[in-house]
Amino acid sequence: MMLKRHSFVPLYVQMAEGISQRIASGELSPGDQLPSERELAEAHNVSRLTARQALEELVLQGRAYRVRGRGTFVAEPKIREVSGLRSFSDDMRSQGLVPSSRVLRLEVIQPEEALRARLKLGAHDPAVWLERLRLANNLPVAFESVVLPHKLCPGLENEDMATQSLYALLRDKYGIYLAWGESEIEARGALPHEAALFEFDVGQPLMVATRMTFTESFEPVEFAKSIYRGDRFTFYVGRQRIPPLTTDERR
Amino acid sequence: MMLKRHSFVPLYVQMAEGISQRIASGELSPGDQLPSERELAEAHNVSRLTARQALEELVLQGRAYRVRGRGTFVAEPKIREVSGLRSFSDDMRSQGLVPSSRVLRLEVIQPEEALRARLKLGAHDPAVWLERLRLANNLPVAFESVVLPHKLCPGLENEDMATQSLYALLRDKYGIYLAWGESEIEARGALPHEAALFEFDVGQPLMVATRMTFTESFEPVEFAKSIYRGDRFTFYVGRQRIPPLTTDERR
DNA sequence: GTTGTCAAGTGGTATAGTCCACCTATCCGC
DNA sequence: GCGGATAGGTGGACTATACCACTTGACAAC
Repeated sequence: MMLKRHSFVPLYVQMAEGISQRIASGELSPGDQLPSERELAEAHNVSRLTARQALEELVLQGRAYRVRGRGTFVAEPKIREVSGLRSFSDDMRSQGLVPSSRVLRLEVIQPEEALRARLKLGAHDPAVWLERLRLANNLPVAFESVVLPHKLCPGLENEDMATQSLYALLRDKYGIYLAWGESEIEARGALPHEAALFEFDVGQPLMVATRMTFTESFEPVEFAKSIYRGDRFTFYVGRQRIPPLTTDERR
Repeated sequence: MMLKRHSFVPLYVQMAEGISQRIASGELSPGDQLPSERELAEAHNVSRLTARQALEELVLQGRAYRVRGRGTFVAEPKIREVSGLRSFSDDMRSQGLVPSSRVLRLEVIQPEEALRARLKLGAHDPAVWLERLRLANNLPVAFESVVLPHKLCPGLENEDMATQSLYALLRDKYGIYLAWGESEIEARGALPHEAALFEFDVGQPLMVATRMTFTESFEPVEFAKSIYRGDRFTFYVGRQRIPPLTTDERR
C-alpha cells in the first residue's frame, strides 16, 4: 500500500480555512453574518457551488449555521471540555491549562483478531501501540491507549511522543488527515490500578471513551481507548447528524 | 412565528430514504457496493449532483462510506446501545428489549433565563417540560428531562407521552424534523434521589448526557438532560466530523 | 510468471446557470 | 399609525457539463 500525500488542497477547503482563521482571530464574532454564498463566490472568483461547499464545511465542523432567507452566521463557540476527537493538547490549551504527557508504552505489536478486524489488518500485519498518561498542570487527568496500523506510520515507534501531538505527526510526517470519528462512552467505577494512576479512590466514577478514527474515505487509522476522571471532565460531543426515524416508528 | 410544514421532500432525500430502506430490509448488506453516482443518476433520471447528494446524506448518517476510485458501500451496522440522538423506543427495540415510559411531569412552564437563551426564547415565551422515566423490560434504566419551546408544539402538554415517541409526534403533528444534535456527557456518582429512582446504590456511576437538538436550519427545538445507569448502558456517539488541527499546532 | 501499461469506471472538484422558498425592509395605501 | 404588497437578498434544490485522481482489471511485453 502506498502512502498518499495530498499536496492538492481543494479551493473550498482553502476558503473554509480562511474563514475559520477569521473566526479564530476574533475578526468575526459569534452571531456575525458571514459573506453570502454569492458574495463569497464573486470575491474569490469561483462558482457559487464552490463557495457553498466552503460554508458547508464550516457547518459540518460546527463553526457556522445557516438560516434560509437570512444568511450564514458564525456559531457560538463551544466550551470543549474534552472533545475526544480533537487532540488532547489542543483541548487543554483552549482552557488555559498546560498539557503534558508521560509515555507508558510505545511498541510494535501483533494485534489480536478483534483489533485486526477493527483496523482492517491482515493476519500478520503489525500495529503500533501507544499508551500515554495525560496531565493538565501536572495533574494526571486522563489515560489514553492508541493502536494504529504500522504500515500507515512506519517509524512511529521511534518518535518522542511525550511532547508531540499524534494527530499533528500523522499529518506532517505521514500525510494522513483524519476526517471522521466514532465513539462509545461508558461510565464505570475506577478499578484499583486506575485509581492508583489517577491518585484517586477505587469506585469513583470514570468516563471510558472508545474511539475509532478514520480518513476521509473511511480507512481506519486509529483505535483508541481513553479513560478520564469523571469529576474533572465533561465529554463534549460535537454537532451530529440525526438519522430520520425508522419506518417502524411511523405507525 | 409561523409553523412550517414542509410538504416538499427533496429528491435527494427521497433517494436516500429509498436506499436506507433497502439496507434495512436486508436487500443490501454491509460491505455491498451501492449504485455508483452515475448509475443512480441515470436510474432516477436526475443529475449526478443530485444522486451524489443522496449518497452524501447516507454517509453523514453513518450508513455508507465512500472510497475514491472504487465506489460507495454499505457501512457496518452499529450496535447503538444508547445513541442519545435517536428515540429511546427505537434504541431499545433494536436490542430486542421492550421499551416503556412513565411520565413524571408534563406541563407548561416559564423557563428561567439560562434555558431561554439556549432555546432562543423571548422573556415571556412559555415552554413545555416533560420528564419521563424510561424502562426496558419494566426495569428503570434512564431518566429523561426535556424542555421545548411551547410555540413550536402547542398542545403537547395534553398528549399522552407514556406511549408515544416524542420525535415521531414532533414530526407527524407539528411538522418538525430534527436534523442536528449536540451533546455533553459526564460521569458522576448517583445522588440519593437518583439512586432511589433507579433502585440503585448511592455513589454508583451514572452517565449524564445534556443534549440540544436542532432543525435543519439550526433552530433550537429541544433541551434534554438524560441520566443513564452507568452499568447498563454504553453511549454510542455516531459518526462525527473531525475539525482540522488549529494553526497553533502546526508548529 | 512478473511487470508495466492502459482503459474503464469510480468518487472529487469545479463551472455556469435556473428556479424556488423564505426573510426582511421598504414603501404605499388606507 | 397600521397593515399589506412588493422587491431584493438569502440559502436550498436542482440541471448539464467538464476535468481530475484514484482503483481495478485486462492485456501486452518481457
